[in-house]
Amino acid sequence: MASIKDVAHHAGVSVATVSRVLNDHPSVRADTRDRVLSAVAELGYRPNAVARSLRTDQTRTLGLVISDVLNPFFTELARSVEDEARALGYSVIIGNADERPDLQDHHVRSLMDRRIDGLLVSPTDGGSPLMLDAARSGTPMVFVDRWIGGVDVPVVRTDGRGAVRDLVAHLHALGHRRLAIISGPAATTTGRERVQAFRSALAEFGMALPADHMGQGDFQADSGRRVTARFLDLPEPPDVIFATDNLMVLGAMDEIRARGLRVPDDVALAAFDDVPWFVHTDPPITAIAQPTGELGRAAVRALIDLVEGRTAESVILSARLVTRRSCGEPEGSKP
Amino acid sequence: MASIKDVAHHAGVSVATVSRVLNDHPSVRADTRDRVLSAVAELGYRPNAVARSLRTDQTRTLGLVISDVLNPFFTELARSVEDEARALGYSVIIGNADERPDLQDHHVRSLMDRRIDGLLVSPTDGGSPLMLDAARSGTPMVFVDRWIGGVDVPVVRTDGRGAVRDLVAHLHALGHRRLAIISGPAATTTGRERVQAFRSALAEFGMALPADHMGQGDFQADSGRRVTARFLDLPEPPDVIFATDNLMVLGAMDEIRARGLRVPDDVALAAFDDVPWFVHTDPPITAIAQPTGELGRAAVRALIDLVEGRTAESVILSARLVTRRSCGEPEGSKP
DNA sequence: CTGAAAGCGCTTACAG
DNA sequence: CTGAAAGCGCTTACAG
Repeated sequence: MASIKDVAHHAGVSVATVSRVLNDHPSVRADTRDRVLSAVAELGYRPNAVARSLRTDQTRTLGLVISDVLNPFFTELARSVEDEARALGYSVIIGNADERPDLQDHHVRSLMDRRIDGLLVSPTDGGSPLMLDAARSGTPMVFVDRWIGGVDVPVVRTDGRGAVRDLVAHLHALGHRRLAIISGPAATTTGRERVQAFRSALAEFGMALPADHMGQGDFQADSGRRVTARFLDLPEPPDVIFATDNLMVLGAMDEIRARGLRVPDDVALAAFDDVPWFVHTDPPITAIAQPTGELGRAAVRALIDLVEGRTAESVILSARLVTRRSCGEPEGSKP
Repeated sequence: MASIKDVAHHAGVSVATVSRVLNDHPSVRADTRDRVLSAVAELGYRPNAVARSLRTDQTRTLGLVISDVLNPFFTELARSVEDEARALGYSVIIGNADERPDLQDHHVRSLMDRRIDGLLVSPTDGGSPLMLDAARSGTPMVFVDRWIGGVDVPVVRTDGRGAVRDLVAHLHALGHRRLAIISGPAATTTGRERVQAFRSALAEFGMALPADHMGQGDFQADSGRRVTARFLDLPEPPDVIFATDNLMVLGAMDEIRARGLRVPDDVALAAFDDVPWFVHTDPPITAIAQPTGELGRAAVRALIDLVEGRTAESVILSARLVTRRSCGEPEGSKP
C-alpha cells in the first residue's frame, strides 16, 4: 500500500507538502497541488487513518455500546446513530453487550483502547466500576435511552410517563381492572421507570398493582414467557399484561398461545416499544412508540458537541401510545 | 492518559521492558515483571491500540459490510460474526450499506483507510470498481450470503435450492398451481439464485413461471407491497406469493390486509429467511430458514484463516423449509 | 535479562 | 509557498 512518502517522491515534493494538500491547507501553490493530486490518483493512495489518529490524537470515531443488537429498538437506534454520525463526519463502532455487564465492560475497554473520540452508551446495569471510571475519566460520553446516576454525563432519553398514562386510560376505558406488568431489570433505569409510571397511572385511576401482578423480566423473550406463565397460573389471572419491551411481549404471546388462550378475549396485551411487525401479529399489538430515530440523532449531536469542546445538554423526548387491537379495542384506530 | 513512558518511569525500567511485559515476552525476570505490572495497575495504564497498530501493521479488527442492518437476517448475521470474532480475539466494525452501492463503497473505503485486517462483505450489487479493487488488492476478504463473481474471494453462503424445492412441493401438495415470486435485485446473487431455484422447482412439478408472476423487488418492505399490488390487480391473481426475503413478505402482507383479503384463503404467502416473529403473525408464515449463526461463524473463521496467512475454502450450508399456516396447511407441523 | 535506537505513517510548528 | 525535523506511542532487531 502506497504511503505518503511514495506520493511525495512521485510528485517531487516533501511529505509535508503532500500532507498539506491532503488536508486542504490553503498555502499550497495550485500547480504543486495538482502535481500531488495526480500522484495520489496514480498510486491509488489513501491516507493511513491509523497513523493520522496517532499523530492528531483523534480518531473521528464514536463508540456505541448497546444492550442487545437483536432487539429491534436498539437496531434502529444504532442505525440512526450511524446515519447522523456519518453525516457529521464520524464513524461508529458498535459494541453489543447482550444484556451482560461483563460484555459491556469488555466493549467499553476495547473502545477506549482504540481511543474513540466519544462514547455513547445505553447501560445494561447500574454502572460497573469500569463504566464509572470511564464516565469520570474525561472521555466524552453520553447516555442514550438508559442511564446511570451520580455521574456528570448528559442523558438523551424518552419520557414514557405520558404515554403509559394514556395506555392505562385506554385499558380502563375498555373495562380492564386487573392489570399486570412485566418489568425489565431493576438495575436499569428503563426497568424501573416504566414500572413507576405504570403504578402512578394505575393509582390515578383508582387501581392497585399487587405484588403478584408484577413480574421481573430481563428484557428478553424468554423472561416474558416465564412471567406470563406465572400470571396465568394465578387463581385470578390479570385482564391485561403490559410487557415493558418488544421482546418480552413476544414471549408473553408464546405462552398465551401455548395454553390455547386468545388475545384479547382471554388476556389483553400491550408493549413498550413499537416495532414494524406489531401491525402483523394476531392481533396487532398496542404499543408505546419511542421516537427512536430522533433519540439516536440527538444523542450523536450531544456527543459530538462534547467531543468538539462545546457543552451538551440532556434531552428528553416523549413517547406516544399507538392503539391497535390487542387490548380489545374494536377495529378502527390504525397507527 | 498514561503512556508507556509513564509506566517505564514509574517502574524504573525502559519502555522496551514494559512492552515486553505487556506482550508476555518470556525473557523478563519475574521481579521486573511484577514491578512493571504494579506500575501498570497504579497508573491505570492501557496500551494505545492505535500506536500498536501503526507499529505492528495489524489492527486485530475485521470489517463487516452488510446490506441492511434493519433486516433481522443481517442483524443476526452481524451478531454471530461479532461473537465469533471476539472469541478469536478480533473486534468488528459494521458498515451498513442500506442496499445502496454508494454507501457500500463509502464503508469499504472507510474500513480500508482504518487498515482493518480483513473484510467480510455481503455485496449490495454486482461489484463496484472499488469493491473489485479491494478484492484484488490483497486485503483478506470473504463474501458472506451474497457474492460477486470473477474475483478470487472465498464465499460462505447458503444453498437454498433444496429448501425452495421442498417449498414448491409443499405448495403443490396443497393444490396451489399459480405461484408468483417477488425477487430481490438482479444485481445480487441471492436476488437471482432464489428465482432460478424457484423456476427449476416449478418446472419439476410441471408448472410455469409466467412473466406477470415475477415481480422485481429490492429486498425492502415497500417493494414487496408494490409488487403484491401488481399481482393482485391481475385478472387472474396468483394462489401463492413467495417473497424472497423477510422484509418484502411484510409489505406483501400489508397490501393483502389493506385489500381486506385473507391469508391463506385468498392468497397464500411464504418467505425466504425465517425470523422469530413469523410465529406470531396472522397466520404464522411458512419460511425457508438459513443457518444464520453458522453462516456468520464460518465466514469469520474463513476470514481469519486468510488474515493469519492460512488458506480458506468456500463454505456452502443448506437452508430448510419451516412450514406454518400461511400456505393453507392445517395446524400441526410447528417449527 | 535489559536498554538504546530505529521506525511505523502521518501532522505541524519552525525556518527560510 | 515549501522543506527538514520532531514527535505521536508503541514494538523489535540488535547489542551487551
